[in-house]
Amino acid sequence: MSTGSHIQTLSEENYLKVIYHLGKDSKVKISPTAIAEALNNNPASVVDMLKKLVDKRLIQYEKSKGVRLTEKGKKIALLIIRKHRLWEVFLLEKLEYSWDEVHEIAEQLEHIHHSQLADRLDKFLGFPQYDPHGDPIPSASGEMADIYKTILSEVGEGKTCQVVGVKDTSSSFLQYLKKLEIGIGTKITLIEKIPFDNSVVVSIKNGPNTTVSKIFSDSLLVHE
Amino acid sequence: MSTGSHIQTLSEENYLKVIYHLGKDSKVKISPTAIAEALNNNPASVVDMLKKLVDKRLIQYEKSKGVRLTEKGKKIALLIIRKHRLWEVFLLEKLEYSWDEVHEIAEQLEHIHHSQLADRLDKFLGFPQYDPHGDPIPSASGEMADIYKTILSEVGEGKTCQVVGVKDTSSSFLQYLKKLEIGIGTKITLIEKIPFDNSVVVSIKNGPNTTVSKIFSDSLLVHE
DNA sequence: AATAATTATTAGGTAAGACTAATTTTATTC
DNA sequence: GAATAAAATTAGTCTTACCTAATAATTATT
Repeated sequence: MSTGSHIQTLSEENYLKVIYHLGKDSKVKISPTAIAEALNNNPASVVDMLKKLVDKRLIQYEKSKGVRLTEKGKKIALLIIRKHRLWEVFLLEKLEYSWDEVHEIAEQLEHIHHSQLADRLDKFLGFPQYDPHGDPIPSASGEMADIYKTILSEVGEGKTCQVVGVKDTSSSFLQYLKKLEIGIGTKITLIEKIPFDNSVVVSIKNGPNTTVSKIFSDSLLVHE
Repeated sequence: MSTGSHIQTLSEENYLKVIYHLGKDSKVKISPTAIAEALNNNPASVVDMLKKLVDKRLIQYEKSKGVRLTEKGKKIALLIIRKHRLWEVFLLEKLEYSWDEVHEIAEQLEHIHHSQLADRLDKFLGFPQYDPHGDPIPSASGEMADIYKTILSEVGEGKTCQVVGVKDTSSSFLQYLKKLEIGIGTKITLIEKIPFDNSVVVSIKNGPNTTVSKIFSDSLLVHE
């Protein structure tokens, strides 16, 4: 009665992943049309695939309730997301790809199958908690930390937060970050907010005070 | 007029890879049947695919001469092989997979596409020259070192060689290697061959002399 | 060279996963 | 509650990459 050892096709995995994400975002019901939009394909194609996924006991589907993952389906979806985010960390930290490049490659890497792959990668990377976009990495058992991420500009005065990602991936922003020596995990203390133009005074890694613009502090994802 | 940027399907890549390998092994002509055997599929399927590869200018095919890769096809084949072997090194050295597990996973990883991926991985791994099976890793420009690999038992007395792989991947053999502290790159000097049972006396990493059996020295791939 | 054996090729089919167009169901709005 | 709009579904195609069975072309053997 194994639940995880049956290999899914690439396409099936993408459906499960999208269904998982749609289920997270909102409590609204997940419709074929919504899935089609997320996958950038056709509702008719989705209906076909939903039948297959129902047959495989990966989802439940009632027209009235919409689509829901079964436990089995959820487990697979979380493993794919886990692999995706771990690979993103790998690409960023080990291969020195930039924040905006990692997603596309991880979309491919997430489908690599091998029993201990995610766990070994996790260990090799030092058990990271968040990916470069600030999203939590599901644990081996499928638990996922809550996302408390917010933007730097919303952190309270005197509070210290940790960088988990960026909202802007333009190279000018990324280069500015490099210059300020800000990366994933960097601790930033918000010293003061300037009412005039909403600039914020911060201390990076407990270093000297620096002032950054509103635009800057809106683009940096942190969690407290 | 880019030659490398057109993405091949997974199946096309596997054909190119197999054709490359068949071309290396021997100077005999590469036939549909030979390809079918290597891919474990049907000659009729191969003929279909050969037509497509000819259309794409990845191979040349004349019944009399057999199949040959074009420059474009060869370039792609070598990139796949490069990625395969680099990923094998990664899996072995970084994720601590064993020698017999890496191939299967690398079969999947070799098809991950991204411009600088191979080069970044190469750099991250410290520009390895050989994969865990002792096969040379093609360079970024597609050059590949010759394979001079042989078995330890064939090294001359007094000569020093370097471990590049194993012929036997049984766990008992791998564990024995671990015990002897032999891994990829380990230097071994062959001190003496014992005619009686073909045992060989070796010095591992210039350490004290150790005697290993004929079976052992037949299973260890080295290059001088 | 004729026959036998092997290989290559063609013809026709299948499954996965997408598509379009047509139809049916469900939701909205008057 | 009809009329209309939107969403879901069905029916029928397409492409990729495989398959089997039949035929054609080569190569070997006597």
